[in-house]
Amino acid sequence: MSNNNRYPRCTMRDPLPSLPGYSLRRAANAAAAELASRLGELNLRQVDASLLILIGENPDVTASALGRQLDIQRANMVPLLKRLEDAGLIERKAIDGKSQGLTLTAQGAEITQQARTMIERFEAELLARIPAQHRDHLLPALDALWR
Amino acid sequence: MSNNNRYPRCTMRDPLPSLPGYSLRRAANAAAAELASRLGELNLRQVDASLLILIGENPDVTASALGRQLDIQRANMVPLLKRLEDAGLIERKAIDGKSQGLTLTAQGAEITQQARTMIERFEAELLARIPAQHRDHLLPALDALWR
DNA sequence: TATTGTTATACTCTATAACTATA
DNA sequence: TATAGTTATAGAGTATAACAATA
Repeated sequence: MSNNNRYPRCTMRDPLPSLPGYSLRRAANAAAAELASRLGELNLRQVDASLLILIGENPDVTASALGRQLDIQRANMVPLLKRLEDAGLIERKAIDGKSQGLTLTAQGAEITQQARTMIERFEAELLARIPAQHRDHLLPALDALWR
Repeated sequence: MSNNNRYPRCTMRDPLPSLPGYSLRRAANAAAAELASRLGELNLRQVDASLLILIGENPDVTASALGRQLDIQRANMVPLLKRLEDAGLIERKAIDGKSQGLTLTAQGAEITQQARTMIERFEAELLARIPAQHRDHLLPALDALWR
């Protein structure tokens, strides 16, 4: 730790952190970086974990439906699902001539459970960092911004 | 961003929105997309606006100091500042043999003021979407997650 | 006609390594 | 030795257009 002293490394006039939108982005980036690091231990990225959880909750879901739910374009789902399939975590089976149902393999279900446990611990640690009087307000406030 | 109505609504079991970290990312993405769209009217991206505001507040700041403040790597500052310089919004002048001080041009100061006005309005609208009882808790909660 | 899965492609953002010159 | 600015490059992530097959 080269910067453990009492003084900031540099001081600058910076009005940005007073902006909720800016702090929203910085907080989201910080949380994403930390979660990405942890999920990396399972060789998963955040998007992989999201997909596995949704497939686990919705057996025989289609790639298009997943994309709609996560705001990921159809074309970009292809390499994402191929990666999960190549890793032996998901399987595809034809629903009809043009749609494929996605399901977790046994190994995929195992990894998904590990990811869910990891994410739940991470979320609990995130909340624990928030002063108690503000904690319960975060999720309702965030929901108002995107749902 | 959150609901692309080119697609029909569908229902799916989705435990993700109950996770603060997930909602944090979705809310940040939604806000970023909207602000990006507005700043686009000034031919600015969010990072451009951040840089202009910091340069305006800190005349003769260096590229390295800006990068530290915004968590942008030195190497990635080069094309960002070149773009602002090419647009006539900032100027460089040598501080010593190896450092350059950055300042806003007259045009840059004008654009920066327009961006600040736009951002302030955007931030106010963001807060207005949050139910009143949660509103004042958002910024303190976010700050605890990254500062 | 609309949707699904897919290919190809391009553009942005970011990360890393290395080089030069200067403090 | 550490820092500032720069170059080159590789990897993600994301966006659009287009196509064949099917509903």
